[in-house]
Amino acid sequence: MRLGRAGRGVAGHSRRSRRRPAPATVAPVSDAPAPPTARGDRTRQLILDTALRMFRERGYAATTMRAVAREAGVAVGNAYYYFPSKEHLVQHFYADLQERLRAAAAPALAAETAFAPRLRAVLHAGIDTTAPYHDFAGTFFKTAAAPTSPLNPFSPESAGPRETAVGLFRDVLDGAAVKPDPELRADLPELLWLAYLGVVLYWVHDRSPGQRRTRTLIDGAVPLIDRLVGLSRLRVLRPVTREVTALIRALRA
Amino acid sequence: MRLGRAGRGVAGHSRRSRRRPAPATVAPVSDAPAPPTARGDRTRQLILDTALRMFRERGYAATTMRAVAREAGVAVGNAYYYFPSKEHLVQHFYADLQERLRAAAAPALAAETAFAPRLRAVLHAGIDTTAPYHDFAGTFFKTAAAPTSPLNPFSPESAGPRETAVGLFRDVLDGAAVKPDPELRADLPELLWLAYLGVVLYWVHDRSPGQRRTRTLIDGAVPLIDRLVGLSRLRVLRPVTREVTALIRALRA
DNA sequence: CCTCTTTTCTGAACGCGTTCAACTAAGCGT
DNA sequence: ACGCTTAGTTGAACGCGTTCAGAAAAGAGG
Repeated sequence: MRLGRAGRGVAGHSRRSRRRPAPATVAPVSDAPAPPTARGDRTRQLILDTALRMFRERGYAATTMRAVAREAGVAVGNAYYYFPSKEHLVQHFYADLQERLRAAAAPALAAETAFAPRLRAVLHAGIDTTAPYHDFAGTFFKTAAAPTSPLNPFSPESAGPRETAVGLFRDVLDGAAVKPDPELRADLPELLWLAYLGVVLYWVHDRSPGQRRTRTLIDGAVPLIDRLVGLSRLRVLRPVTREVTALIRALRA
Repeated sequence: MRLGRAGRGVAGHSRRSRRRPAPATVAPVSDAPAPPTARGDRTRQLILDTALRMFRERGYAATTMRAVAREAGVAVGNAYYYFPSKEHLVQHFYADLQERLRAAAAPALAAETAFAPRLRAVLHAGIDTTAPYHDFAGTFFKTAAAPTSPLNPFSPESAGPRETAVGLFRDVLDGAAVKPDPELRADLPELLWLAYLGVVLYWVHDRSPGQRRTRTLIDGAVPLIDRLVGLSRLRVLRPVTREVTALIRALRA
């Protein structure tokens, strides 16, 4: 019989202290070609690869921690030795996707010079890349929305992917011949990323075949954003623009 | 030993067929004052009241279905006879809150006639009413974000509360001396409700003491919205306004 | 070779939301 | 009274994510 402190099941938030150190990118000094990676690194990678493959093939719900462990040939506790939670495993899946989004958007960004087509290409690339995982996204979106989740786009753990994404929209602007209000200019990449989150929000709930409605949203919203950005220099809109920039600066954590 | 089809645990989406009919609001014809409610109705109410009280007192996570059943003096299966899932129980909590929001906003709506203060009062009332449940909201927000959840604000099950909320913003406009673009006017209540969802989204993630930042957001965003609504009739903005209304009409499911 | 520490790994146990076969209580026609 | 149908109720069982005491493997020092 178990006598220690009772487990907390699904509600657990605290993280345990007995934890493997952050994965070293390089091996310690050693000239023998022998094991290219330490044992732990190999196990960690095995578990991660197995999980990502299963996420792709079976979706979120069917990829249980037990199934991942069984498929990888380890005990379930071993998976938790390397990854604090299932969500952390999903985070790697998410990072993978973002990498592919960047790659998918690259050709269009190299070819186009106007703002609207550049923005449109990136947004459509986002949908193209994630389309195969629409159902997956629906299930996992809920955990990403929780304020305490590491998957939350605003969380510290997501800082890396977030800055990658914001950087993508910075590229969209940098390569474009567009002249927004200079005060707005600095915050615009982040605002475009927020708009992108809005598109994702709509996409996740979009049940139309092939998520056609989301394409409609993008094609309708891009010219609007384009026009608003151009209009931001207009005298009547100046105070509005100024208020917007002042507000988002006050709200940034 | 159990031999039937294995349970599906937390991933369950299908709803069973053996289900109690929708609760009749009135009792069948009967002149005896006898039992004011049928046995089933009393049990249902007992479970619901117990659950709502526990949500208030202990929060979402600590209010387990077993605990609710124990506190109400019934078996856990009995709770599931009346409510398909824990989320459906939460939905009643949510409806309760919305009722209180409406009541909290009423005095200000009766006193004010200008658009901005009316909108501001409703948004602040929303924060005031839900403030005691900020932690609760954080935990339960994640399930509300799932596209398949009945708690999702866009779901058919939420149609009632949603229309109540949109109606509140219709009141805000109806009683105000404001003249937006007539094409925009019809969609404006829904747009204001969307803005309110944005405020809630920010509020849920707002960790500042007393959620002061959310107050800042409201006080900053309301004059902006006010100005934009007033500006929507401006000639330069007409095409933009028209595009906005056309787009949101195309996107409505 | 033997000890001692650190890293890696194991699997039973926990509490959760949910399901379901079986039981009891109530209503109803005869 | 009696069977018969329906409404209401029970609680053990399921699979899930997660935890943890301890076993096994790998190094380190002699």
